[in-house]
Amino acid sequence: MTMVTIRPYSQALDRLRAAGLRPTRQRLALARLLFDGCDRHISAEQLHNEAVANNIRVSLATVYNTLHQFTDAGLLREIVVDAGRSYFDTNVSDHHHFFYERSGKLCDIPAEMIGVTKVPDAPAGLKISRVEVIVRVDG
Amino acid sequence: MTMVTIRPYSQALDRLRAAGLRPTRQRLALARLLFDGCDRHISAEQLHNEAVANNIRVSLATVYNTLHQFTDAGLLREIVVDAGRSYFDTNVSDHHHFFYERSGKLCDIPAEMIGVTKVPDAPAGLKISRVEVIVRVDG
DNA sequence: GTGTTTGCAAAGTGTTTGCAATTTA
DNA sequence: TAAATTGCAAACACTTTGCAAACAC
Repeated sequence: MTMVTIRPYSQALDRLRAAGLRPTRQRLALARLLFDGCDRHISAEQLHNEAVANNIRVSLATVYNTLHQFTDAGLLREIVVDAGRSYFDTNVSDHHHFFYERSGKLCDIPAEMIGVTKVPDAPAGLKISRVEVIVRVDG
Repeated sequence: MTMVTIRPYSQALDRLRAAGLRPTRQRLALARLLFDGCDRHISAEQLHNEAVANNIRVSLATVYNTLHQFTDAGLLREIVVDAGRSYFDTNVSDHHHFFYERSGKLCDIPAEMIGVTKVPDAPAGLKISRVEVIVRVDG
C-alpha cells in the first residue's frame, strides 16, 4: 500500500459496511452528520433540519427509517426521557445521563462516575439488556 | 372510638382534600381506581377503559387532566420508558423499575435493592430532582 | 435486472386545547 | 352565583405506513 487515497465519508462508510447497510447517498450523509464529530443526542426532526441546512436532500421519513436501522445495527442508542420525543445517542458505550427537565437537554455521565450496586436479578431467567440511570435535574 | 362508620371513598377523598383538589365525581372515582388497592403503573387510556368498564362516566380528556393534576400534587409520578406512552405510578416513594421491553410492563424495585453511589453533582448549582434507575429486561 | 431504498402523502398514535355546558362551594 | 371542572371535537406533535419511482449492486 503506497498511496493514500483521499476517502471522504470513510468513517461513515466503514460504519455502514460493518452494519451491513447499503451505503446510499442518504445514509452516508446522515452517518456523517451523526458520527463525524463529537457524540450527540439528537431527535429525528433535529437531524432532518440539519440535513436540510446542509443541502442534503432527504425526507423526514427516511431520517426516521435510518435512525431505526442504525439503532438496530447498534450504531445508535435510543433514549426516551420525555413523553412523545425520542433522542438518539451516538455514544453506544456504557454510560448514563443527566436530563435537564426544563430545557429538555441530555448530557452524558461516564459509566465510571456512577456506581450501581446490587441490581436484582431479572425474574425467571430473563436477561437484563441495560441498566439505565437518568439523573433528572430541575433546570 | 366505638363505632366504625362506613366511609366509602374516604381514602380517595382524603387524598384529594390534602392535595387541595375539589372532590368532583370524576376525580373521586378515578382516585378510587388509582389508590384503592395495590400500587400500579397505568396509562391514561388504561385508566379510562377501566373507568368505563366500571360505569364511571368520564372523558379521556378529563382522565388526562386528572392524571396531570394528581402528578402535580405529588399523588402520582409520571414514568416515561417508551416513546409515545406515559405511565403513571401510584407509588411515589423512592424506588426504581424493571421494564419488560417486549410486553411494555413495569415492575417496582424497592429503593434499598439498588444502590446508586457517587452520583455526580448537578452542574452550576442546579438541583437533582430525581435519580431514576430503569433496568431494561429483554422479555 | 433484481431487490433495496427512497419520498411523498396519508394514516396513525397518544396527548392537548378551546369553549360552551355543567357542577361545586 | 362565581369560579372551577367537564366533555366534546378539533387540533397537535411525533411517528409510521403504503406504494410507485429511483437507486445500488
